[in-house]
Order: sequence, then C-alpha cells, then structure tokens
Amino acid sequence: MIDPRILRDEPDRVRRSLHKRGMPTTVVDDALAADGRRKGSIQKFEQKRAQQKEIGLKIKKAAPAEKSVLLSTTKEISNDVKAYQADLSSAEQEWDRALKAIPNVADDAPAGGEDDFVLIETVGTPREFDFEPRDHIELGKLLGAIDIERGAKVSGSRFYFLTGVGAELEFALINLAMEQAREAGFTQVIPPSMVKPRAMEGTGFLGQAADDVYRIEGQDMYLVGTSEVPMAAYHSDEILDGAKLPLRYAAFSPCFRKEAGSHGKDTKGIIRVHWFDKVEMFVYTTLEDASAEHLRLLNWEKSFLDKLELAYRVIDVAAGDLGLSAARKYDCEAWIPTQGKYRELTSTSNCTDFQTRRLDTRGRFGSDIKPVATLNGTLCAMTRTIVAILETHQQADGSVRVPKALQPWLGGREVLEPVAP
RNA sequence: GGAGGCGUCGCCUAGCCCGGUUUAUGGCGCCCGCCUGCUAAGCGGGUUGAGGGUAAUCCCCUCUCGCGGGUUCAAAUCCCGCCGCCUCCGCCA
Repeated sequence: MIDPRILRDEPDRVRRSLHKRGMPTTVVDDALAADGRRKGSIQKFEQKRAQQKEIGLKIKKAAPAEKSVLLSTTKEISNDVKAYQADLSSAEQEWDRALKAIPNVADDAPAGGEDDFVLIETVGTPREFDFEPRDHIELGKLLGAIDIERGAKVSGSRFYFLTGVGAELEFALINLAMEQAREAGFTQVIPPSMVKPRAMEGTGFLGQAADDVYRIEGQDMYLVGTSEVPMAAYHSDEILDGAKLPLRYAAFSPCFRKEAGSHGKDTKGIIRVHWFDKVEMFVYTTLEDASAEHLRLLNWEKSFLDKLELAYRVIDVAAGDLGLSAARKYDCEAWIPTQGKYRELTSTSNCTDFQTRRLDTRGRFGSDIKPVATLNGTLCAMTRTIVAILETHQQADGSVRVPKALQPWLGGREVLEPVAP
C-alpha cells in the first residue's frame, strides 16, 4: 500500500499517478473519506474505553453498596465499548480496503499504456542470416532439446519437456546466473513456490492480476508466478537491521501463470507457457537508495544478456503497464530472429515501500524505525532465454553455437549438434 | 494422520493454578551518562511495536503477552477454535 501521508498531504500526486496509469481516480476520495470515518471511530472508542478502565479500577476497592452502583453504570459503558469497537473495526477494514486499492505512485514512469514505453537503449545488433533461420520449435526438435508435443500430451497446451541439451541448457543457465549472483554478493535462495494468501496479497498479485494466479483446490494456497512472492514475504513482520541493508537475494523457483486473457497469443513454442523456471534477484534496501539499486539490477540483467551474446533493447515501461506494486519498471527485450521483434526476457521493478507496508517489513536505523523498499529483477527466465539463444546462435545446419560464458557449464561444448531423429 | 507439551518486550526468562493498579519481572545484548591515564571491571539511567490527540520534541490516551472468538464491569491470567514449534507413534520421498 502507499504511504497514507502521501494520500492525505498530496492527494493530487496520487491522482496524477492514477491518471498516468489510465485508471479512475475515485479511489482517492473513497480512501480519504474512509480515513475521516476511521479517525472519528477511533476517538469515540478510545474515550469510552478510557472511561471503562477508570471505573473498573474503582470497583475493586469500592465498598459493597457503592460497588453495585458502579457495576450497573459500567455495564452500560461496557456495552457502548463493544458497539464502538465494532464500528471501529468496520471503519478500519473499509480504510484498509480503500488504501489497498490504490496502486503504487508512479511519479517517474512514462504515462500511458503498453505501447507508450520509452526506449532507453539498444545493445548489439539483430543478427543478419545468410540462410533461412529456423524458429526455436524446429531447432528444439532438431537438437532433441524441447518436446512440445509430449508436453501437450501430458499436461496440455503451453507445457513442454526440456530434454537432452535442452535440460542441460537450463542447468547451465541456472549455474551461470547463480555464479554471477554469487560474485555480486547475492545470497542464493530456493524458496517455496506455494504460498499462503498473505504473501500473494502482500505482493499485489491478488488485485487485477488475480486471474493469472493458480489457486490450490480446497487449500487456501497459491502457486507463485515468480519467486518475488515468497521473497517479499520472507521478512514479513520483521524489523531489519538498517546497517545490514541492502539484503540481496537470488532465488530460483518455478513460476506458474494461467496466462488468462492471452488466448491466441504466442500459442506456438515456449515463449508463453504455464510454467517455467526462473532465477530472480530480490533486494531489500532503503527508500533513499531504491532508485540507484534499480539501475544496479538493470545492469546485472544487462551483463547477463551480454554474456549470452544476445541483441536486446531496454525500455522504461509506461505506468499503465506496471503492476500494482511497481513505481517504475525497466524491461530488457531480446531480439527474436524468426519473430522479427524484441521480446521481453527480463524485467526489473522498483516497488519502493508498497510491498513492505503490506507485509509489515521495516528497518531500524539508529533510534528510528522506517519503511524499507523492495526491488525485484529477472536474472534469467529459462524458457524465453533458451528461445533467444537457440534462434540467435543457430547455424545453417541446424546446430547452435554456445556462447563462451555458457561453455564451461555445458562440458566445454562450443556447438550443440542436431541429434538423429 | 494419532497422543502429549509449549508459544510473554532483539534473545533467554518471571507472572497464568487463586482475573483488576502489568507493557508486563529478572538477566543478556544494545544506547546514554559517571568513574578510570587507556581498556576491562564497577555505578546510575534508558531500551516492544502500532494508532490517535498534535505540525512537533515533551506530554496524554487507546491497542499490543502466537492469531481469532467467548465469559466478565474487568483477561497475559478462565473457556473455545485456529496456526506454529517440540517430543513420541504411524506413514512416506
């Protein structure tokens, strides 16, 4: 949730942000009204409660005659207290609901929707082919790396088996990513990929994004769409030592997405699937440092893509295309030869104190306790990365050149060769 | 899945049987000050968090003893449900 002080002191700033996201601004007035009602209820309740406590103290030492009088008056007060308390809790719920409906304040993100991103830079040049390039589906088949037919047979559409060098490629990518993370000082984590509602809600995935989330039948649990979810909840209800920030984690987990509303999009291949594995960077830091850390995350993403020798561009995602929690987001989009366009491979978001307020994570700085920020960034999402590698580094005979950085993790192989069918 | 035990302020711990002045004892740690040539030791004080009254130091109030509900004028303390942890048993990768 956003800082209530921003809502009270700068409601127009919040309205501007909503406007940039293309959303109605009525939530602002709803929340302000709820805030007013809540304060009124607090005062009524607290005053009654103080009165009740005061008389309660007298009762113990009162003489019997006096006692029965006191008991009867305080009985009435007790009823009032209960009534006011009920009022208060409903006012508080209303306030909470209204406040949580407001997405993070996107002061610096470009206005508009999906197509209104700002291009930050282009790195490398899309490869020119002197032969007709094969798409990753065909390459995956030739190499014995990706089995889409059997994925569909066993699990349905948007599922796949990675086999042989396909599986090896994933392990190699995980190792390369984790090596980079370790060298950059990240703590490696394997988090649970099933979580309770609190974690899902706290990270902002039960809002508009709820349609995309798998719920476990009869269990009140969810499958995560990214390890951002367990990692944001990791320090919930904690006060972190400010001197130890930033806390940097690199988490490996499967990611499950319903992909509701994307029927017909990317129906072939493994660009858009219901499950993939991912190494995700997740950082807790100070609010002051968050923007700088955001750029660091972007740089780590770029250097990983550089190691894979891919051509890509970096965009500043427009407000309307941000998640509920993000104040700003940069995507790295790699060139996919057979699609003739750039596709998102990694994404990094600055969630400022939006998630930590919901999940009750704060920091102690000397004698102060202050909010902290969370940021997340993809180091490597396996499936799309494999697509980009296969398509970009393919050769005329259907073999695929292995980027240098990946070779040590593939037994020193420089080329992946087609296998006999 | 079955049986039993436990969950108190950063950590450890007292209080709970016999409800009231208890945010709650003591120790450790931490912070401030004193003492000492420096260090150690010693002495004194402070140290849960949140929300309101306030723009605010101070001050005042309310909530906070795993979570939720109940009993009661009043609950850390009594009752019920849930969650978590530990031990034993069963089952199992």
